[in-house]
Amino acid sequence: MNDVQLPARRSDATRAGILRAARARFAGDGYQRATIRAIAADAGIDPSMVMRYYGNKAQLFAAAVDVDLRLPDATRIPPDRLGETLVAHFIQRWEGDPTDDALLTLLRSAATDESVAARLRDIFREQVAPVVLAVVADPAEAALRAGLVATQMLGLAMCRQILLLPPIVAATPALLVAHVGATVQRYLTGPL
Amino acid sequence: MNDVQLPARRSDATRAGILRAARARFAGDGYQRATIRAIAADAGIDPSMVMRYYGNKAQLFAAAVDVDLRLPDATRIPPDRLGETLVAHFIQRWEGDPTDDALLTLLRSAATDESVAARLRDIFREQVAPVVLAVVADPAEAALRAGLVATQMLGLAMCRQILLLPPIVAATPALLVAHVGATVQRYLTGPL
DNA sequence: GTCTATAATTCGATAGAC
DNA sequence: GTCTATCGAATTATAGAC
Repeated sequence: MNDVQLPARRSDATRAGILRAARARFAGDGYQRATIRAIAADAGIDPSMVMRYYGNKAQLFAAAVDVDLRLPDATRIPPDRLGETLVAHFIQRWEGDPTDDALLTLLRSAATDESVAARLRDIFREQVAPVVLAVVADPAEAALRAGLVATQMLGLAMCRQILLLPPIVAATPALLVAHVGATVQRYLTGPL
Repeated sequence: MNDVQLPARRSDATRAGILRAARARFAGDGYQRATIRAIAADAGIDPSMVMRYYGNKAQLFAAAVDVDLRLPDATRIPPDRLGETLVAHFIQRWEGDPTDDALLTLLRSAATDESVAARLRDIFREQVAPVVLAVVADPAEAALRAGLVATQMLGLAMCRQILLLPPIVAATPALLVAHVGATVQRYLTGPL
């Protein structure tokens, strides 16, 4: 019995199971259509347990999407390869397990929930903008460049992972990295 | 029964009022959060009237978003100005009255309603792809180019009109036409 | 810790009076 | 043609037994 030192309690397993089910449901159905009942059923427990552990639906969502884009340090990438590197990073990220990528989950729900949209704006400000600021000195200019990059990257995620637009779904990652990467590169280092 | 002979009935005004209210609600709240009750209240009539005129919520939504992008004839635009022309077209379209632009309404609901996403794919296939096919002979190549254009244009719409990303909201239309237009131009006529 | 039971809302849709 | 009244279903959330 090592419950004292490493409290691997049954409650921890339940808690983790709820979170895993919640991530999958929120990713597939969005915030509103995902129900506490369905999440509980997936986790094999009672709906009231979800409330017990996470308080309410909003707090469960917040716990399910703790987003860390894990963006690379831009100063350690050859300046002329920033675009393709970033695009490859994002694609590789969500291509693995789309139901576990918080960015896709947020994107799916942001269109109909203002609080989620606000969260996405925060992530942009705290994680994306700083990376661009590392290679573009002027803050105002960096913000615009980062914003342009966001339009292209979020549009790619929408078309490939959410709208499932046939020609974009069919495209290979390498092809997307080449073409979209060139766009991102220009937004980052091209003329303004 | 006879819509041609008696065009100015009271019912027509009611019907139009419902549709106007529905467009605004669906545009602002998305399909799920927009309620029949709220639409009826906005139109100043009883909720049951909405059902009487449009059958159910899904049919009302379908009637509210009959999308005609009214894209220009690509063959009548100077080939090297296709990008900026298309971007300017879209911005001007939704900048006027965002609550009346069906494309934005569809985009807001597509992330959480598969039927709406399917509708958006149809619009892409029927209205966007043909325009590109007019300037790119090969069908497969045209589909890919059109898809890339879609990633950029829908991403721009998302960031500027739905997510309200600060640097993109603050950007002038002219600036967006210049930078995003250059991207679209490359997707249409650049090397593959 | 886990579940039963249920409260309190909200929504789409229907029936029928006038 | 318009409205009143209401049904039936689904949801979040709570109270409390075991």
